[in-house]
Amino acid sequence: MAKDLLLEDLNEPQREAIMHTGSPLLVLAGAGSGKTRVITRKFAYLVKKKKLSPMSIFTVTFTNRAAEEMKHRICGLLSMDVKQTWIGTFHSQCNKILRREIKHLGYKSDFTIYDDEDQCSLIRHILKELNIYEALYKGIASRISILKSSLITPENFLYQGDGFGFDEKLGRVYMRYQDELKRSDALDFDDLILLTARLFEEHPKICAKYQRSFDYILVDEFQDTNLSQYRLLQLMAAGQNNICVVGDDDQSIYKFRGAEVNNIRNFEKDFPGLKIIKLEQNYRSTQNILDVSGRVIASNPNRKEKRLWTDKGCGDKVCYSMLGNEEEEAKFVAKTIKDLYLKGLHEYSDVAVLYRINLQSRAIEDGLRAEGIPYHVLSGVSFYHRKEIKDVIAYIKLVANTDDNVSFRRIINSPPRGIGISTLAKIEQEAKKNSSSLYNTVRQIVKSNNSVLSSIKERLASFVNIIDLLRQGSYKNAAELMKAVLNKTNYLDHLEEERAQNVVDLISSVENVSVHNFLDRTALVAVAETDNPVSAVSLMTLHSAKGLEFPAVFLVGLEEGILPYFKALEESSDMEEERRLFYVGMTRAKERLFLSSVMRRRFYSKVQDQEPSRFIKDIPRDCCQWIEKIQPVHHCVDKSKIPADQKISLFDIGCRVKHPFWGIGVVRECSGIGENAKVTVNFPGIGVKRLVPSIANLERVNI
DNA sequence: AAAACTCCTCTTTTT
DNA sequence: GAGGAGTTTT
Repeated sequence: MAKDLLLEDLNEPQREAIMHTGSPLLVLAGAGSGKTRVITRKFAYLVKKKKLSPMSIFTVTFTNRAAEEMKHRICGLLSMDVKQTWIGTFHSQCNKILRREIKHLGYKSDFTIYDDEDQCSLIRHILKELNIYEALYKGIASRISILKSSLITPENFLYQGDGFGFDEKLGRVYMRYQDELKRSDALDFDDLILLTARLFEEHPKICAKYQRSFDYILVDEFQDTNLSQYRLLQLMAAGQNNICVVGDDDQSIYKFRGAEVNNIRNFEKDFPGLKIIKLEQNYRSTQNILDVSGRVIASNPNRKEKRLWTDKGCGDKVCYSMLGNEEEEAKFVAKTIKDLYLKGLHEYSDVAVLYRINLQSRAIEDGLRAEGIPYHVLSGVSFYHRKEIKDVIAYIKLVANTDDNVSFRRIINSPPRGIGISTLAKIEQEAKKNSSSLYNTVRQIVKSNNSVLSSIKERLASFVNIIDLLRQGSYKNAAELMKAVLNKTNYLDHLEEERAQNVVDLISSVENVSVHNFLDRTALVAVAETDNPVSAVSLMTLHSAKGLEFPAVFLVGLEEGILPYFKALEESSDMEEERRLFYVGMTRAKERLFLSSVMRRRFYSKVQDQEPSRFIKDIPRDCCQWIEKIQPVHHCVDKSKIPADQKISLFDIGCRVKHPFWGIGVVRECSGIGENAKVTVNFPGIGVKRLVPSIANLERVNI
């Protein structure tokens, strides 16, 4: 009976996808078509029916969130402990392999992992040294990252490049960058994938070992894979070809960081005997939402066509509104959300407001705040990226690996100990001369009798002393090491209270984590947003909305220049991605979808006239409620115009009241005062009632 | 080492 | 128009 449960509540293509084995499989899973369900059930099916060991199924996802969900669901299906399984992100899986095998590539197995910020600071350092305009570091970092994820080595790049101008400089920086990483025994995120692929390529025996130990490979969000990830999958799957990838080319929105949609097309060529299954039944949205989004995405060329359908019915029409400017748009969004809430149609947590760029959240936040609507913004600086947290982590990293020059530079004068740029420059110079790490160089300087001022020598000695002492200790967990760091450095003394509290929080969160696990985790796992308050509207970019769903979705700023973003206007492949972004946004909605654009918007410092997004033209009008307001409409009640007797009435129009019998309703009208006061209340599902508050036991419900 | 000043940039982002 | 970073000033 358990085996039947595995295949229950599935439609035909889903069942087929789960049961297909024996040749490579590509599952084209439309938005909301139950792809996670397919992957998790397939995992369980392989274990229960095909008798594969859970440890022999290599399952890769793109984000930690997805990996955790898979583990959780598979754990439930198989009622087993998933700790030992190979379910994880590309990066964490590769990390796991490399910690065991990287010695074959000439790295130490306790290599350090550099995150973006470390990567950037290393690149800046190199630019400074090579006398290249430093402000370019961000662009250069992303170019290098894309080169790496496309399997182009510095040598290759220098060889194939034109050898002039910017490319030549980029090539030199890239070369130096890889060199410095190696010297620091550090890998960046791209290296984790790249070096695993190289390991398998250069060491066929090791490759064969892993091929043998994995009976099946499952890949989630396949449209987001880059070339190096694709290569890795090819290497791992070679021979057995027991691989199943799940993805949706229409939801590929990460080209800018190297994702290669063509992997879906090439898959057919590279994996002969490929079986393709389309999942087209949508379990998320109403037909109107599917019709609108489906028509918009249909205009993209070269897509694997899917026709999403649902048995949910039409639902509400999609609403498109044109507002005067971004304040009005925000006000419209806030009023509409309030209305949905007051009518009891949605909780605040049902609602998401999505936008193209983070900048847009400002106006929306102001609008929601004015209306007293609780919200949270998903974005930006995660806990681990705060300066004080990264400083403490840098100490731990340096203690774990004294070759880590990036961490050294970060903390050599933090907290301030009078070691300035000129001293650091001397150290850098000396280190280069001896091709030694910065830390070891300092250690030499302290010991030797060279021409360094004794006062400076003292300061350096105290730093060396701290690190060496920390290295000698043994620590049960990361928290102990951190406490020792704070103890020896007095780091907290220089911090404002809030920042100090952050550090204290960090320490208490790692009391049961070993130092090694902690370092892996901080690098590879962005911590989940801590505050997810009671019931609040979610604000986020279209990119971060991918993979989520909400009963009601607002998509704002649908204008030329915003969506599509003005930088994507030239390249047709960029424009296609903007369209997919719009598509991803719309398909997050389950029941209600509100689109809006404005006629004038202030963008950076200037105010611009805006055109509605070209994507709006593709929307079928019959699924849509079209509101083009030329005149700004004042929804809000101007308090000064309300007659005096209404002003003092018990209830404001729109406020929520609770009736002992009919439940919660929305106040439509108020009249009279005191004993004569009357209110008209709409109770959803019951109807409009006229009540006398002094008799009816009405209770005001605060929002 | 903090404060004041100028300059620059200004998608999207997970690992 | 604002926030970040680097530089100069105190």
